[in-house]
Amino acid sequence: MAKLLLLDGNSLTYRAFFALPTDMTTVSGQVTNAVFGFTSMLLNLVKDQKPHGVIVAFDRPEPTFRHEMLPEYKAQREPTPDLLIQQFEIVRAVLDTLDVPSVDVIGFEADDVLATMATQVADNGDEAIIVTGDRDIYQMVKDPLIKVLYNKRGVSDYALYDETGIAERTGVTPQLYPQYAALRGDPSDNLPGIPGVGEKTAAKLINAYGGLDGIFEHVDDQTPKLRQNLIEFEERARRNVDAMVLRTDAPIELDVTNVKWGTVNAAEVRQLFDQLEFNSLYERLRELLVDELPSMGSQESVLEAEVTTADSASECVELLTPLAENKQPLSLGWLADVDGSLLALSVAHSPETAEVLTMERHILEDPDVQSALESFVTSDGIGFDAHNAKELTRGLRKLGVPAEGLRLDTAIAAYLLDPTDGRYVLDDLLMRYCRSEIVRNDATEPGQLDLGGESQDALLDVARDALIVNRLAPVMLSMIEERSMVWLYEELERPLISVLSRMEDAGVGVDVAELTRMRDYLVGEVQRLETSIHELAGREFNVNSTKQLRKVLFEDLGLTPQKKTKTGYSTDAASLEKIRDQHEIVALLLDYREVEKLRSTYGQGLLDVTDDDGRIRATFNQTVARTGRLSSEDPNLHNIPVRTSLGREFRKAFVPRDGCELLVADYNQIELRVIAHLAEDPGLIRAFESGEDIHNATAASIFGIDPESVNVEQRSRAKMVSYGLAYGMEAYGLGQRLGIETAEAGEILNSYFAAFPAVKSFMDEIVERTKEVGYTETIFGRRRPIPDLASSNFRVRQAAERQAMNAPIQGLAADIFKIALVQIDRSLTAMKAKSLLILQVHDEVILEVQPDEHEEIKAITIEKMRDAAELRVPLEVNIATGPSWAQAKA
DNA sequence: GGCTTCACG
DNA sequence: ACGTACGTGAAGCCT
Repeated sequence: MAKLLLLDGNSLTYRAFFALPTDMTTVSGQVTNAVFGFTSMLLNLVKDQKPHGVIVAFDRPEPTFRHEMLPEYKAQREPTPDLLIQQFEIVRAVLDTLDVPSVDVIGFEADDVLATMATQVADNGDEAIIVTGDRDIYQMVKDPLIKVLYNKRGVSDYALYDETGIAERTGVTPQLYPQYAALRGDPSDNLPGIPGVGEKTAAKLINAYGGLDGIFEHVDDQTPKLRQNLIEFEERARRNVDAMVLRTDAPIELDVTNVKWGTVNAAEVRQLFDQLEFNSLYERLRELLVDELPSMGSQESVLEAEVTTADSASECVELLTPLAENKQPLSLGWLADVDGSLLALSVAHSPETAEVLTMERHILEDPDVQSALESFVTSDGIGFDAHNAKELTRGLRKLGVPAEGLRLDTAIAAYLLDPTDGRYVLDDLLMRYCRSEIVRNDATEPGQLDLGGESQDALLDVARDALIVNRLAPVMLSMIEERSMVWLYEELERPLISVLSRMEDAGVGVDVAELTRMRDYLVGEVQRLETSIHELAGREFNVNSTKQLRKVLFEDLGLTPQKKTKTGYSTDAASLEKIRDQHEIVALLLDYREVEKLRSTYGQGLLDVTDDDGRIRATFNQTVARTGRLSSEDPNLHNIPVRTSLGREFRKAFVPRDGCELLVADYNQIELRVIAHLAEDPGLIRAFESGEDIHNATAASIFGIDPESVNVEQRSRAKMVSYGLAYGMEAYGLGQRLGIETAEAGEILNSYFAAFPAVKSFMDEIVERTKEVGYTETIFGRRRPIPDLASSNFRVRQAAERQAMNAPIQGLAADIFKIALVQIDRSLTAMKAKSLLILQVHDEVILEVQPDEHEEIKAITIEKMRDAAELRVPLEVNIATGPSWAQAKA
């Protein structure tokens, strides 16, 4: 007896789509989660069931069919997401190459086709196993040769039902299932049943009276309420049965008795799986079809012995000089010490050939080596490509080699192509963008090398990096071009690399004595507060432990918990603030938290990372923030305190070098201005053009009063609304932050949108547009994929919608600021200024200026920031100078 | 390494 | 009924 697997293509693909994340994409950007999930299910099923044949059925509804009979049928269903629709075609392509027939019939849904085929299989005396996530199919199990593998959820959770299984699962026999479902309704089909009748009642009625006819003959036996509902909705139930009973007369052309699994065209399979980047699935398929498919093996190549090393100055020169004649940008790999000094450079000039230059002192200092390098890496050189060029640039600068001739930084390119990835490792990029890998051949002898303990393996890796960069470069460059990101890369991100590298080198000065004094003061305060807290608690405990604190507050002292976290009641500042009056200890805790934060993160933290020359050198990351912003680490100079007076003290410790002063410039309300520009809201634009206080003007519009009569409260509320807006805030969140009722907050939001209607429609449209294309885009072409917009999880989807609203705003503000930074740097270079850019904090830039350059630089900074972009509203810049960061912020 | 908290724009 | 503002990084606790 043969065994056939009959799959519901629609149902399973649908399930796969919602079970797997939509950030599963190929290099080309095609989302493949549903295809992957479906294919994975198919392979699992074949492996487990070992069928003789597999057939997949798909819907092919005729617009005028059931919908006319039953207008409400499936009418209210969420529209199928575009990202899923695209994938049906690919699922069919996969089935084609696997030689699995796909069947659809005009005017029939997949379950009708399945029912028809299952009947034919059973009539032929064979076994049919129907796989679906649609319960309608239960009725087919009335035939002992037909079974249902019901996909409960996800891609791997199945239940196999035979006739008894269905009875156990539903309480009725398969024959009676349509009538049972007609009573109960089917939420997944949007098919309402009889009100008040759920699974239990439906099964009870069906079994008691043998079907609808019996039930409606005996309505008088029921409770009054049920009787009433049965009478009122009898017609609906009877219509439901018509919709539920599957047809077994679909005109199917395929001969179901003659379908065989397991013959494939190996080349086609390999090509398609390769294109879809289904490496693991290919391997799983190969296990099932050992004789049919060759190993995918790989386009892996072995790192050949062509890796030669140059460990003398003359060898380095000999190696580099002829390469300069090719006039081809050089692909560089590099290895640096922990302190950033270069230990080895590798150069690749073809996808297969690389050489390693070791960087011993005498080589580095050799003028011939330097000039040979300079013919590539300087601004008028031939050019070079590298991964993480900021660090390489700093290493070369340490050698006295100005490396301004960068063409492609593969890390930055990868970030622009997909800023949500977050992992930009060369091997991964090679796999992702070139579908290949370079493995190290252990037999390869890199030559006799001894480099201060650097292993030969490490040197081989440096050579490998250069090769990978060489292979990635053409692919990534063309993708940047394809996506119209050439300007963004060449005029914005690439020049920024060098700017940041010099800012990192420069560092920012700190007054170590002042910082130490503050740290010591804070240590004392922390101890004082800790002692008082212990006294009030009646025992000693670790105040820094939320777990222990929770116990003290909510168990020992019996204070009122405000909200929960994953692990218990929250003790965050907002919660403590609400119970401040309940116990003396609460105020002390709030003070303790503030002081301890300042002590650990800023007092001790900043001292720990201050270099011997009294400067702090952070790392500015250009490939981390998904919106296009920069980030700062070791230390984070983006969150130096400013909001409390005690915290603000730290800014006094940020000082210029002797004889200089700090110049601080920041954008005034850049995100709000960006909103005004993007939304083209006339009211908001007018408010900015008028030049008056924007929060005051906004408050006047929201509350419908004169700008002169706006009070402090109204202004601060308007400010909160304006900022919340950029984050997709809702009434609840606004209420929380303003300390008012959600309803009242809702009214304020409504007034805002009434006053600035274009802002509302902009927010709505951006979400819609993002849903269609799958990513947001700034006017400079920076993209951010938001795959979660297609999530079936309400909460996840809502969060994604807020991201979609925020990303274009934060992203454009970031673009504008980066442009300004690059422009300011260009002007400094052009005037050969001795003053330096040293810090940036999202919308603020800090320079260390020489007194004689002061005026010119001030003018340049204002001009470049103001003119960085031309928006529908003016860009305003605040600027000030002083002997410390604190004093330059007047 | 996850969780909580909190610093900034 | 649920959960509730975007984007970061660091410290400290705890498993």
